[in-house]
Amino acid sequence: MTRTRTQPKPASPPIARKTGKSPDVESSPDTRARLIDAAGEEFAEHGFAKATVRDICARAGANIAAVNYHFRDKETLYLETLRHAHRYSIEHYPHHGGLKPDAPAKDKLRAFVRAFLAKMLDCKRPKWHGRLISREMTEPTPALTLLIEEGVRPQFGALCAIVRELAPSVKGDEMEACAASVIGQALHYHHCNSMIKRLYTERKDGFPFDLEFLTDHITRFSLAAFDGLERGAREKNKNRRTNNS
Amino acid sequence: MTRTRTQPKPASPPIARKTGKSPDVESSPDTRARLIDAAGEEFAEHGFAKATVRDICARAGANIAAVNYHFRDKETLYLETLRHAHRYSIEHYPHHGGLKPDAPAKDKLRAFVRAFLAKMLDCKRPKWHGRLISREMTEPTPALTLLIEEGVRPQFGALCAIVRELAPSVKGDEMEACAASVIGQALHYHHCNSMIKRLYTERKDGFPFDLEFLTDHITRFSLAAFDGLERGAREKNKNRRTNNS
DNA sequence: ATGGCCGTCAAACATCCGTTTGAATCGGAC
DNA sequence: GTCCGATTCAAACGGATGTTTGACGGCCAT
Repeated sequence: MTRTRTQPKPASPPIARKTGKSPDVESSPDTRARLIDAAGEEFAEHGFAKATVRDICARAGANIAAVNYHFRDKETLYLETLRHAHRYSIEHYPHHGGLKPDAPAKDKLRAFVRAFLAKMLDCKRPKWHGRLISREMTEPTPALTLLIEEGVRPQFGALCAIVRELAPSVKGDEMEACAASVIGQALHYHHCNSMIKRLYTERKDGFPFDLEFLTDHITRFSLAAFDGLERGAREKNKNRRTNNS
Repeated sequence: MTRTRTQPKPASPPIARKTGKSPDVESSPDTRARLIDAAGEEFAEHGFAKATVRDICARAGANIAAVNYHFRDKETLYLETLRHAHRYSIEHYPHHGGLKPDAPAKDKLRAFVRAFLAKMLDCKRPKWHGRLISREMTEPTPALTLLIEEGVRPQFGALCAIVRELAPSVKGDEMEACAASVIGQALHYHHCNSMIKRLYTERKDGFPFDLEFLTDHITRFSLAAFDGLERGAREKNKNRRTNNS
């Protein structure tokens, strides 16, 4: 039980930060960054439980002990990787999609849907970000709180604002359910990706759903729904007025 | 390497069936059934990888070796458990919901949505069925094929038929995307259950989304969308005709 | 040059988990 | 009663995995 490392307590392992030299950069940017990258791919592909530290280190070209040196343990590495993916996500895919706040609500909805789908489906540089985040939704770990408060809640709020513009007569729980309907449509292609692909394996023309097609469909479907809901509310109002008078 | 069991080959382990006495009933109905039940809860709660044979046996009140005796191994137990849940599911929640084939399409849609939600959310007897099946969608195992061919594909086909009735002008990939939109809305509350609940923790009145509310909302939202899509198609047709003539 | 860190490495450790084993137990057939 | 197959059991095996260890080498300030 003799400890030779710098830390006196097992509760505060190395983690190697702030060497005193580079003030703003974390130590060993090389290995540490490569580990996060490799961990992201492994975690996204196999999930937290089945991803092994050995594979992660092998992919990163690092020693097995690297994970426990740079991060405390596998779980901390996971949390840090998730944080990284999440930061990247909210930086590169703003929900307004570059639109001004006074843009037409329809355009804002389309931009939101596109950004949401892109975040999940688009296989840009770090293609594991989406899978990692959605995995956290399906089987939450303690890291879920971070995602919700910083990512989900603001985005959901923004979508609710758009919904209020498009269907002002819908209020309360119904309004939030409408927002959930939009998100649900988009997430479906992410969660059930493997199943949907399997459903279409026999088709000669392959998988027909790309980012453009899906953005188009979901926007049109949702706009049609909002339109119909508003129309229904107007008619109900009319009926009530004629009945009352 | 001496084998004392009944089977000469490791490829065909005991599995204890057809004792010769009870022709239609599998042997050891007690332990075997209890194992499937316990396995269902464990697999649903922790997933295939993290669920342990030891915990399953403990929950079933059986010996550790019971799994390898009654089923070949952990994976076969999983497959058998999934099969059980799946059979129960298609038996107890027919997608037509008891409606006749000539019922109005709107009613059929509502029945479909209700059955779909109930299958996933309703906490009837075996509350782990839904979680198990949806887990298979998110991270498929080789057992996925069974679910798709026997469960998903027929249901999806039935929904497509309803969509064709409600929005006859929508065809091809668009039509299937519409069906996916309906399913996506329903599945959302299942996949993101933990996240949605967390989003609502601060609310004084608790989680507002029960089976009735969700059935109502999703049906209304989707019907409004189909209505709007049809209306849009009619207008486009009208425009084309006036432009052409 | 030297000493003290920091990062890396191979090897081992400790634990957990799926599976196997061989004996013990039970129940019915003869 | 005896035998035989089915079932259960405690114990152990073998492998994988997260983690720790102690040494080695490079780098910089002294």
